Amino acid sequence: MMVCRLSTLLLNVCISSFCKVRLLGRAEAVIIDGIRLGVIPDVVTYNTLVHAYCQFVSVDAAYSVVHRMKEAGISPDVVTYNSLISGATRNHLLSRVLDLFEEMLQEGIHPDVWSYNILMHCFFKLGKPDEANRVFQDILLSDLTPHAATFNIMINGLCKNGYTDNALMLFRNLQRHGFVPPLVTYNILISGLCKARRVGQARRILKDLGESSLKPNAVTYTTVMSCCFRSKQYDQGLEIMSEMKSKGYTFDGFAYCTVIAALLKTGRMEGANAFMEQMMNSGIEMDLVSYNTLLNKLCKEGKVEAAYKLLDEIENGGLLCDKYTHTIMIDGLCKAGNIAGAQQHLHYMNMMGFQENLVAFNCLIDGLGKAGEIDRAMELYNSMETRDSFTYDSLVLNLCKAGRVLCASKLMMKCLREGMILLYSTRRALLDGLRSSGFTNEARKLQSKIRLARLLR
DNA sequence: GTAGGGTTAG
Repeated sequence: MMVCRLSTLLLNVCISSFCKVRLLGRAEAVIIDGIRLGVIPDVVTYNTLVHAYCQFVSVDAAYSVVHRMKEAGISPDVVTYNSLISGATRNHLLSRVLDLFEEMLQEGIHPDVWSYNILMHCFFKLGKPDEANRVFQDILLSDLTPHAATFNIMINGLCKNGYTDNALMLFRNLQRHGFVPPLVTYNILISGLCKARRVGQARRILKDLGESSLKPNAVTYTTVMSCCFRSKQYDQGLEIMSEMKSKGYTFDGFAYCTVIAALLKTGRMEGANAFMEQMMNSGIEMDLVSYNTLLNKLCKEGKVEAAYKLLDEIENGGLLCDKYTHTIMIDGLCKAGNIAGAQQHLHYMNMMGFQENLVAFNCLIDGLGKAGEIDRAMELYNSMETRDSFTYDSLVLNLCKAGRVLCASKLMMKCLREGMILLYSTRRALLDGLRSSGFTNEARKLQSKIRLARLLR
């Protein structure tokens, strides 16, 4: 008996190792071989497999493992169902989550605090904060002991659903009741505040963190850096990067990609090259985001051929390109003056099943305008279902360059009515263009509309 | 078996 249990333990270690590196077929083969040798898989064996199928394949595939598990005479437990529910949550399958919950109850399996945590997370993910809150209250009123993750999911969900103040309040209340937040809680709150553009408060929490016994980690730093870059405070962001470096923090893929993207955006090519080299020499496994960043670097350097080559490598290497990959390519082709190539790529992207993408359209609008094809740019604009300030900025600026200042003025009026205010440089170019073409009245009218729009903001 | 950070356009 002892020998057999020990073997099952070994079997489970083996299954877990294969699952971690996504070799699910190998893991299944080991189970079959094990059975042949008299090693009996247990619930842990199957739960490991269920979790891996949820993570790497699909909930359906995981569910079929549950069938096989039952056939082998092993009953699923709460861990099995938590994995399935978590997988369904990750894939936004709300009705599936509720069905699985129901099925678990019918099987006589009692949900534990993790089941409820996942359910809360699911409701938040689907934009149902009230229902998530109800689950939270249920946990507090039940016999279950909330875990730190219960609070973290709650704080994170509140932030993501626009209830940043409630999240802060919960955090403070918990502290008052003796909850000592782990670093993750701080990171969640800092991230929520950053996303709500409340950088001052985020910094204050960072200060609190410094006064606690905890130390910020790479996640904390990347969150704050990324927030600075998003609000175009590049120097502040790079300062944080230097601090991170000087304090000896190891950069991971997230930190590298954040910094490289900012350097590329501000034309600091030398820095971008240096960081890219570091990242690629550091042994970090290149995932799709790091490949996209590398692709963007090649495009920004005008190396379109090399970009195409990399695209091939990515696709042949087993990674599935996403809308970022394609949009980066489309912009790169536009910037290189290859509008036909860009349009071809947009077509390819649609063929690959990607929905029409505003950023890609904006790249093409800008590319057409810069190539002097302003009429074609306008045609594309007219065919678009949604437009944003990037669309209008490109069009207005390129119409001005083509001397079509009245048309540009009409467009700017339109976006002012829609509550958008274009870049200062665009406004300047248009007002100057109107005046130098003798349309001083139009310029005056436009200027007062801009003032009004800024007041209303 | 849960929770936090990264990539695209003017």
